[in-house]
Amino acid sequence: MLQLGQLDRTDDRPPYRQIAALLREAIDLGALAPGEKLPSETALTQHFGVARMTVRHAILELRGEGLVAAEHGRGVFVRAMPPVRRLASDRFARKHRAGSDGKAAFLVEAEKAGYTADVDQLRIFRDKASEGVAERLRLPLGSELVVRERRYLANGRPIEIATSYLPAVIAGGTAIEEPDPGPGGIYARVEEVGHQLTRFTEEVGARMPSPNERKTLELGASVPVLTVVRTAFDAADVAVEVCDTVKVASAYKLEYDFPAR
Amino acid sequence: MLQLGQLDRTDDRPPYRQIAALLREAIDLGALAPGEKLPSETALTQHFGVARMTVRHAILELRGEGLVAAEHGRGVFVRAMPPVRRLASDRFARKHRAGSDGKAAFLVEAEKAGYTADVDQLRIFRDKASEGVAERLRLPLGSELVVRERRYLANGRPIEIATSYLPAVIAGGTAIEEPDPGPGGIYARVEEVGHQLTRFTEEVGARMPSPNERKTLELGASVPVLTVVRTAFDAADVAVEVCDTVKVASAYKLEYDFPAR
DNA sequence: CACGCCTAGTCGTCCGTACGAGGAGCCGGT
DNA sequence: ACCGGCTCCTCGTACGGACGACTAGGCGTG
Repeated sequence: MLQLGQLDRTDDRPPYRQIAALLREAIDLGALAPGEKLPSETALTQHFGVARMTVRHAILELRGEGLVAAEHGRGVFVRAMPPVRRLASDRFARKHRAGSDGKAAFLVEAEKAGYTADVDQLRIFRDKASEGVAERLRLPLGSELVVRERRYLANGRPIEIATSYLPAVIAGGTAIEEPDPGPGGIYARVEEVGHQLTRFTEEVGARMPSPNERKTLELGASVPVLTVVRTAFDAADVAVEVCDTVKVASAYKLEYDFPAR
Repeated sequence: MLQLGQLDRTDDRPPYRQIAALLREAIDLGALAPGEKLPSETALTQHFGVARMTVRHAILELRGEGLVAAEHGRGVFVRAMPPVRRLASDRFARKHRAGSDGKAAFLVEAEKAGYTADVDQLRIFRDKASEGVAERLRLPLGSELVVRERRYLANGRPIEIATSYLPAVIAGGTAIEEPDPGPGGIYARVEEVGHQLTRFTEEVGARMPSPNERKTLELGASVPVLTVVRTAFDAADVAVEVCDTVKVASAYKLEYDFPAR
């Protein structure tokens, strides 16, 4: 049974922060393991001799930090931290596509780093180009696009949402419109139809997630996301794909290497 | 005077979310301009006919999104968004150092983009290399370093903290140890002592700021920061500088360009 | 044995109240 | 004119009570 300390009335921190600190400590020290259930709000209320709202306030703070997640009707549970993925800027090098037996790059990388990887919530559909996408693909507003949405998971926890936009004139009718795009992924298919990829640009930002993203990525209240918008160019410097990704910030480190010129 | 809608009791969203949505809308539409004060909690309580805790809950949500900031004893204010700086990966190209009349790159860029820029809280001192820095500079732990800390401001608002670490054997005794490193900045000085810069690596991440960073960057409760750790290499592939920066996420977009190989 | 119902436990939301602490402005004393 | 205190308004924190919604597990019925 978990042993927690008591409030210190001489401490100048308000009780709810002290309670949050005690729980945080228990989590950091492993007294509360990932996946484990915290004492119920009622139990904490009695233990500390405070009102339920005070306990809730403390738990709200931990939820905000992404340390715990509440499940309605079940309890509050310690969240497992996803492993950190380091994304080097050569991750789309052709060599990585070659030897991977047709497995998606994400799965290969997971295997090496020792975590299980999954892709789900795959949606493929046609849509008209919005302003941002049209501009990056250098297409007229409203051009026909093939859109691939998917969610990536590591150790069963969602860590990234990705949406790819490709001009329908390039991707239409290819395996890119199939749930399984085949060996080497969609970039291999793009190259097969005559667009050899030569360079990428990425725009990186960070912000708080929208309520929708928060839900899809199963995020706490104040866990930020990294946004990466990648544009792929072929040998003729034609933009062939825009990939908009929203990543759980705590699960990623991006690495770039560039010359001083 | 601000006109807000009323609650819709048939709406299945809870009242506090509806109130948050109404306020968010007012901010998005500009009915509540940046810097402007929201109606007080008491006023909102009366307007919507709910308890104060319900209004507070709504405002807490907006604070979580970084849209507003509460100031104890004054009120709740719409946060002003600092101008967005786009940092391209060629921003350290030598050409940018050449024509700038000795002005720091940051100031030149600000002039072009139409905002005022300042640098303050400059601190220069010697220190021993910590683990992370020593590893990146490929030096023994505890090696002597020249450290330059500074804070960048745009339109008077702090947007970035930067700390540069250079081996004392390279930077010691040069203008790098002076408050004003001279035309072209510290990279020009590094090249003058025989280390021509050839490439950089950057590691990008995002997280919530520490209380200290929150204070220095004058951030609200839940505004994330971008962390960029840049390492500069010379022609002999010797690491000559590590620059650790913490940037207000909403003020930055990082741009990278890399080949597919 | 399978299924649905019921109940206890849990979190989500909301009410009303109370006091403390920080900020700003009025206002009188000096 | 200056300064200090007072008061009012603001947000921060806390109390206790109430009901709703969701989950899980026991229990009875078919």
